[in-house]
Amino acid sequence: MLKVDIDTKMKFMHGFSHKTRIQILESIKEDEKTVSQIVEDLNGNQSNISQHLACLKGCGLIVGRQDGKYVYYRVRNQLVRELLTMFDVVLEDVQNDVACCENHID
Amino acid sequence: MLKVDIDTKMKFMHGFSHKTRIQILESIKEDEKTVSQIVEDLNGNQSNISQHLACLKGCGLIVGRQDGKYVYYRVRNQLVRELLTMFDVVLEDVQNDVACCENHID
DNA sequence: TTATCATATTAGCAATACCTAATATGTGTG
DNA sequence: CACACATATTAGGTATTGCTAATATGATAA
Repeated sequence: MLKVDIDTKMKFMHGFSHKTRIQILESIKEDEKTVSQIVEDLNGNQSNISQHLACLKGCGLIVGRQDGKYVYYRVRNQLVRELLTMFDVVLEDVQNDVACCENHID
Repeated sequence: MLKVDIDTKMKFMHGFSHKTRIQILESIKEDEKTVSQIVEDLNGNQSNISQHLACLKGCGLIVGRQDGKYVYYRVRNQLVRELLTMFDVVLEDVQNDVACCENHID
């Protein structure tokens, strides 16, 4: 099938389009973490991280659960996790590709 | 290994972060096309598409080759193609996930 | 060479996205 | 209840990105 409308897709992709958001995703790729753990992890500021978390949640990339006064976030599922891994695989390949097979002058 | 620096990664990811760029990638996913074919395909304007193509090239996602007075662009390689497919797979899954497993009120 | 067509580049404006600081909400604890 | 702590939201200024229109480059063909 693979029928997805382009705007939904863009919303989804938007999640990956900022350094801080990528770092958050990597930070919680394996285990869930509280907001404050993530803030500490990235040396970020609370408001800023919270906004990016809201963004990621809106994009469907992560989910949160409240536990007492903490909120734990994790990547939504295994497929998203695999996608994150795939970025690195493809990027590495692209880097090599460029390095090995092209003479460029600049 | 999978050692990629975060800024290079962001540059790479940036390629996917705009509707027009995604549409270009989908348009040339299977076969290479000239700039004017892409412009027509997307009903875009020449300058705008050309700028997005430059961006995608800079990100390492596409490559171009000149043939006479035409320039043909194509997706860099099979891995990038697979990544594009994977977006759709994951997004479909996320959509179902959200639709089936969450009751939300708004 | 001149004209024409395909593509790239530039400049300036318009729209988006981001960040910080302040404030609000919500949850547990004394 | 009052307080402290974790997180979310809002407002605003600032920076980044994207668009359009104009112009430049580069290639072919007459």
